[in-house]
Amino acid sequence: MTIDKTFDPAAIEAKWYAHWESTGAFRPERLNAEPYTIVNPPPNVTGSLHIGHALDNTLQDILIRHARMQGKDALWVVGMDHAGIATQMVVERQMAERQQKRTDFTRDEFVAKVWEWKEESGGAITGQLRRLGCSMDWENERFTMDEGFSKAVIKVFVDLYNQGLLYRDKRLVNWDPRFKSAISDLEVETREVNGHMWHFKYPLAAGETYTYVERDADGIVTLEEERDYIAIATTRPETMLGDGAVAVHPGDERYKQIVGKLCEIPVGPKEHRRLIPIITDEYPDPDFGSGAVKITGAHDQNDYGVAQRNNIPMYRLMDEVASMRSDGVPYSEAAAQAKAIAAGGQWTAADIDALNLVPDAYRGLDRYEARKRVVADIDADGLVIAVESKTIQQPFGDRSGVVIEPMLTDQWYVDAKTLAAPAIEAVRSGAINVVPKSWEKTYFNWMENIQPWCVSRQLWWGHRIPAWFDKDGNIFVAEDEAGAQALAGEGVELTHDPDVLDTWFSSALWPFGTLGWPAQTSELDRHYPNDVLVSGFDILFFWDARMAMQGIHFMKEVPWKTLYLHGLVRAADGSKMSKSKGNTVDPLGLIDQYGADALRFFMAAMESQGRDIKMDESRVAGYRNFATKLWNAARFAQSNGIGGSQSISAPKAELAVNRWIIGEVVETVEKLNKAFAEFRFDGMADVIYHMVFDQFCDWYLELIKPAYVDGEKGEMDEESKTVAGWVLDQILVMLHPFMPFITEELWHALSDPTHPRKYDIIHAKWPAPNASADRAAIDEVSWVIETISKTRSFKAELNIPPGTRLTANIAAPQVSTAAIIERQAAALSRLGRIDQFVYSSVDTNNVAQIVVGDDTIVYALDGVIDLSAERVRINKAIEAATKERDALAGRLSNAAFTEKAKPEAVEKARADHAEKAAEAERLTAALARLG
RNA sequence: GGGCGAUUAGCUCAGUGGUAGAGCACUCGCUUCACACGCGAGGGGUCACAAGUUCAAACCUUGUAUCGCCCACCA
Repeated sequence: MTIDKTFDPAAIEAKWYAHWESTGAFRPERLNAEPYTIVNPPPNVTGSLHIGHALDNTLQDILIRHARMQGKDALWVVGMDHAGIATQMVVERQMAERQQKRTDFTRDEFVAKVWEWKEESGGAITGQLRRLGCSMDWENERFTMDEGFSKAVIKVFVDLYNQGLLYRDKRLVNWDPRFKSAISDLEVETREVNGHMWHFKYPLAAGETYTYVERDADGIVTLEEERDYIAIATTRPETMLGDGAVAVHPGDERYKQIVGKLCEIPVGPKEHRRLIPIITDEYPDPDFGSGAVKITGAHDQNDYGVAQRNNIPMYRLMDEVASMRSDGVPYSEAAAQAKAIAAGGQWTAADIDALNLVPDAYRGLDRYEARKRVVADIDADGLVIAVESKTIQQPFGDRSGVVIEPMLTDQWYVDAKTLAAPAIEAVRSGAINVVPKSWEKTYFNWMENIQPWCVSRQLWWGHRIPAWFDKDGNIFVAEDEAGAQALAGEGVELTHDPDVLDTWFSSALWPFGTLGWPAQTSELDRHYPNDVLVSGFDILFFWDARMAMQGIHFMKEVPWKTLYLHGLVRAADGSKMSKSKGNTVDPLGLIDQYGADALRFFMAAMESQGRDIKMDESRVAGYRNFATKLWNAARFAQSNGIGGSQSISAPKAELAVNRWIIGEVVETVEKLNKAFAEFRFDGMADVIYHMVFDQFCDWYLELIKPAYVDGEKGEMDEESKTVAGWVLDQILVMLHPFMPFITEELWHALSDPTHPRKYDIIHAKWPAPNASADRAAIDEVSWVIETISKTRSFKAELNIPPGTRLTANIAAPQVSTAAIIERQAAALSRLGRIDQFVYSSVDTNNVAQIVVGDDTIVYALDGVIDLSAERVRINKAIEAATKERDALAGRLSNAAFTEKAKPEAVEKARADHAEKAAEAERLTAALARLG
């Protein structure tokens, strides 16, 4: 098959992908081979391929194709994530377009609609991953909500519950008022926003007063006055309605006199205002604000802790959309009940929760509207001390973008601390190898301070929590309702917990749930632990850490031996890509424009030690050019009768140029293997790029190019054809993990028609040349390259047309040089335009001279030469050589260096010095010869 | 407040102790029969700053500055 003149990626990509997939190439039967496993981070079923996926999946595909070529039983597990909140959002948004909402349907109807959506519109990304060339095992594609996987999820829940590692608790959770659901700590992002801090007076009960004294650091009194109030600062006045106490630091002298007394919350109808105690707690910082803090246990994380420690009631003020509550008895009655409780009555958390302490006038108001009203009312009473403008740290839902409200609710929690301990140990002991290692510290820091993980979500789309309640609130956890009924006893009426599980709870099981667990399948046996997990560091806590915890807990073994973390792909200006900013780059557009191979190579070349990657389209274009270069090299090979090689071992070779290029292949394989062992993707790309461009195309192909004799193209020698064919094959194989499409195309195009390829390159064997570098060949080719380069160089600098043919004179050549010249005459003539070498001096000083190794080559020029330019040129070279010579001499004359430096370093310095000195000498002689 | 990372050529980035590198961009030359998405030849950097360790520092130590990210309960 003749290779087309132009390289058109689109023309070959679809063809080869379809071929691989239809022939089962991604998962060859290799039951006796060493297993190699990667599980793909399941993309959201709603997702489409973004640039981050392109990076993540390219890296994995490089690893899996490499492993496959090493003959391993390479399995790349693929599937999709049901993505609870994200998917429910998408479907609800579509409903909204038709003036429908979720609650127009029953839960079952809604869930059925989501499934319908999933079947029709979900999973667009799988086609896009194929376009990128990813060689996943599509035959066994999984979904986090498919039957088998769901079974694993339920079992994990039940087991953790029975082991006491999962429990139901009423705590302050991050409540997302838009989704009307709890979310985990990780799903909250703190942003700095402009806000205010209000300073209010909380009047002391019954008009009491005290002497307020403030002192500076030296104890000098700076303020002394009678006060009938305690000053409180808050950024959230609307939560005052739920205050249970005012706290001061136990060592705060200013308030000692009034600790234990009562003060009044200055909001609401005056006749019903509540009194709250002034207590002490370590939490308040005497140096901040007034040093006194109002305690609203139900709406603030810090206050929650104080309230718990001091048994202060926590009054919930808001409803599920974070508006002020409007349920319950009228405020007057509620306030009376609260007063009774405060006076020492018996109360339970449920009693408190039922109590709505929002004054009637504020009921049903949005929290921010309520804030305005509260502030206005306090102001009207003259109790505002000051209003400060201030940037405050505010929690936002990472998906909803709305302000999170801490709320006291019943949720399910995983005892993450217990599960984290062995996961920490696994990294510490090296059972999990974190690459780059610098991420270990971040991992440890988070894991060591891990908090209980809230796993219940008040959504409809997801794994329904396998818990049932009787009417007294007793909990029965079992894999199904019958099991729960059995636990509860016959005839007990049960209600199924309406909540679903956090999406990450299920995806944490991905490394073993996809392999058939809880069944003990052979797949599970072979492919767990996985070999590598490739993930962006942005999901280190969300996903990676949780996989480590769940994997070790349920499988008694780490989920993967290596955790490779890569960075983010950023926009060209370094900013984060986001749809809202409109600065995203579509990987599919890049594939259309430059080809998947070019995009993949770009990703590999830019991936270095987990650093972020700045998008640079010109580099993608550069790697498209690289692919074109390879394409044309293959065309050249084909036109010279160079076909596919049938050999893994390097062919025998006599010619120096062939022995040299075989050595280059050997070296490239070694460097590539090292880079793979170290997960240095940029290193891999660099090595193969230079092998193809510099060694193979720029020199080797040029050196073996047949000469034209009388206008007729000469025939290439057989040895070079054989070697070139073998080298090109090794290049294609080594490049295949990075550029799968073009290499597969060329692999077949280059096959010898009489001996077609026995297999696709995707199954070719990774190079093992069984050869070594050849010193003599390297020296010979290096001499040729240097001579040609320097000859071209002086022509360019002296403005001599590059095509000018010259005779080279060497007065007294080294014996080895003469031999090289004799063998390489054709190459020197064609590439260096050197007609002949004459071993004598020239009788003119109208010359250009170059120094190559121990020889000075003199070119006599027919008056065309600008001697002053040649002097400048040689002087520059002398300067460079003497500078280096002198630097080395300086070092060598330093006794401290020769005595203390490593012997190899001294030896090398001596050798380099001798060489530079000789070169300087020769150049100086050359300059003198110009007269 | 704690932690991590970055600072090297115009741009994007490699380089962890022994004479500063790549790609792109730039300059000059080339219709050399694989390739102008090309070929050849060049220019361009006191490696953020300061001090220290060392025979020797872009690289190790300490500090400073600037930028970025993550974590954290100052109302």
